[in-house]
Amino acid sequence: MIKTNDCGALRSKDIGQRVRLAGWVRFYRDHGGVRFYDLADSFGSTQVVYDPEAYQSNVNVVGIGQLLNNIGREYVIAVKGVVRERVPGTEDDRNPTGTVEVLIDEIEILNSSKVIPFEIAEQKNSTLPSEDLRLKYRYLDLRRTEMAYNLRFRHKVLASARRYLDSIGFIEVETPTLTRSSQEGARDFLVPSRTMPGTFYALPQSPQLYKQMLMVGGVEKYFQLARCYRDEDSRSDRQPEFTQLDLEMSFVDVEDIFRTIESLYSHIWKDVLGKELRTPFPRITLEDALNKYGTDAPDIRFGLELVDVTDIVKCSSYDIFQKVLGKKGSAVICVNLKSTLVKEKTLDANVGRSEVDRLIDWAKQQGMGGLTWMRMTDEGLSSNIVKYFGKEVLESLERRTDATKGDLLLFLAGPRHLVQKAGGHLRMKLARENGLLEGMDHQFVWLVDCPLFQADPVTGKVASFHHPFVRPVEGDFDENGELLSFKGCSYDLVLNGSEIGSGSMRNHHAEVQRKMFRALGMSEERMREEFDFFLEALEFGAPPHGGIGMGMDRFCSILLGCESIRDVIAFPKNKKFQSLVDSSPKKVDQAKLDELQLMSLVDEDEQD
RNA sequence: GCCCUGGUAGUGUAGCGGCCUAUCAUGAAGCCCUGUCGAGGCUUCGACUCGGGUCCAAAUCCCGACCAGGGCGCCA
Repeated sequence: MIKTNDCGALRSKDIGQRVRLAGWVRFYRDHGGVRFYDLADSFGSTQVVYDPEAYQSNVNVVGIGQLLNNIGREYVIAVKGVVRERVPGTEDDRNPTGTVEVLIDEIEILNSSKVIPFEIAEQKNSTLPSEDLRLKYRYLDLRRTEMAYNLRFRHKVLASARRYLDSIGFIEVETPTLTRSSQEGARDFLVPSRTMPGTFYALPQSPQLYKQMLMVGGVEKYFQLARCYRDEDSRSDRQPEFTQLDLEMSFVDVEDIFRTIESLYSHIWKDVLGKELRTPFPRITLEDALNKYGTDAPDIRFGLELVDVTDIVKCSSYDIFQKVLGKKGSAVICVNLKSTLVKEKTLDANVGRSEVDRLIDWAKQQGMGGLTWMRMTDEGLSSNIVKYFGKEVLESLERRTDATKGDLLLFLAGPRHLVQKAGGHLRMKLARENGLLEGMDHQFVWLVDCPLFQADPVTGKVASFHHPFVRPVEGDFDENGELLSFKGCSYDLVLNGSEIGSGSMRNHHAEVQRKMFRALGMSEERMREEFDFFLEALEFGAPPHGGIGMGMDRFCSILLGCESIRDVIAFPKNKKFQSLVDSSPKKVDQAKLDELQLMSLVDEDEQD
């Protein structure tokens, strides 16, 4: 090793030792005579000193000084020297190595560095450069303390998961990344085949069918840190390629899977955060989640629950509500922003109007017609529109929403699913703006009791709620019955309002699986074409099985409080799915296309 | 496909019709400095994304492109 210690390692107990350190020159301070260098690696930084008056006669003082004259920030150097105590009063208590320093008596410049395009070192008032610059020079971005920490954190989470799953008998099995395309699900990334021109592999959206076939193969307890690929537009928590902790078990029921997962996260909690995690996780039905939180991924750490007041306000003469409620499937929901939750108290109905106006603008941006409000006062509910509401209606509202003095009631009206969705966003917005999430512990919740099918809102066609492999709650279903009424044995794992996992018990009877496909409107021909191999696998004694896939990028970014999952991925892609560090995707030589017998339809002039 | 926000020295920003030959910080280059730690001091360098338009006058207003981010749709 070029170094005897890491740059974050030395302490007072090491004083007198002769050490060799290597790292990057992060800062240096030249006082004309004595010079200080902060030598950093991802473990920390140590002050190394050039102090001409302190050297013994056998040290090449001039030579070291000349080498040091040539180094700049982020030069890679190795130094040898003796660890010594700092001059009393000059210790740096912000740095764990701050009581000591190394007096350089030998130095080697291992590499130079160009002038860096942005600040790597944490500095007061320094803000991050634009995302694309960070991504272009990702290797420099990764040198930053925060990113280095994130990568290590992620490693610890994954290592902990691996250790635990191994300890309870799971085995890690890799499945192919060159797979078959299927019409279901997200858009595929396609890979042309050279040996069979005109045919394509797809990159896996998840190892779903492979892991089920592993169960048929008797693996019984499988897991994998599986890279998944979906060619759908990105979000701050969505990348075209992402990592799932994928897991499947045989001879189990839902409770076994829940226990396994809860136990898994308990171990991760202990290993990585050093804390106990409360289990079992609470469960909430999809219906409750939508009604109370307006989303299938509820953040249940705070109240501000949505209250359905459709039946009450029906009896008002408020024109806007009447118009909305005239349409089928409409609803009026209310969020009570309790005065006790608000940081700056505005108990007077006339105060805080600009605040309400801001919320109204926001609601319009969300696609709502607007937002109606009332403030609870000593004289009851008050606002510009209470005159349209009878006394009894107002009193019912007070009771239903539990309104007490100073509370602000916010109403959204429109089609139920839109109102719920907007209400869910409103709830999160109010929580964020009033600091309700600050200092909160993390909270898992299982989302359960989901339907097997759902109707496409546009075409009305029946589609899977999760995917076609979900086992019906009863194990079977009547394909001539009311499809939308059946429940599936599926569940989502939600953490702090983000879906971080989704799984189910699977159909292990081929006949039920066939029925499932038929119910989804799949022809016998296509079933054969796309799933014959899989259906046949189920026919060779498939055991009952189920599992889950959990997004590790999201999980780590939530624990670390990152704005985006890009901050826990070493080389993420930008919003357009470009990798800025290596400029992919790129055009390829015509010869490569010829070999694959492919032709581009893109006009050459339109490409760069 | 759509909506929103932004684009000013290498980096982060201020300016938002004339006070702009564009602010401040950081950086880079050079000099000074023997206990700093985002060292300090002095000097120098370096920018209005592009194309139209309005106007006596545009970094600033308008239109359009391009780039980036957030969101909707999409994500079985």
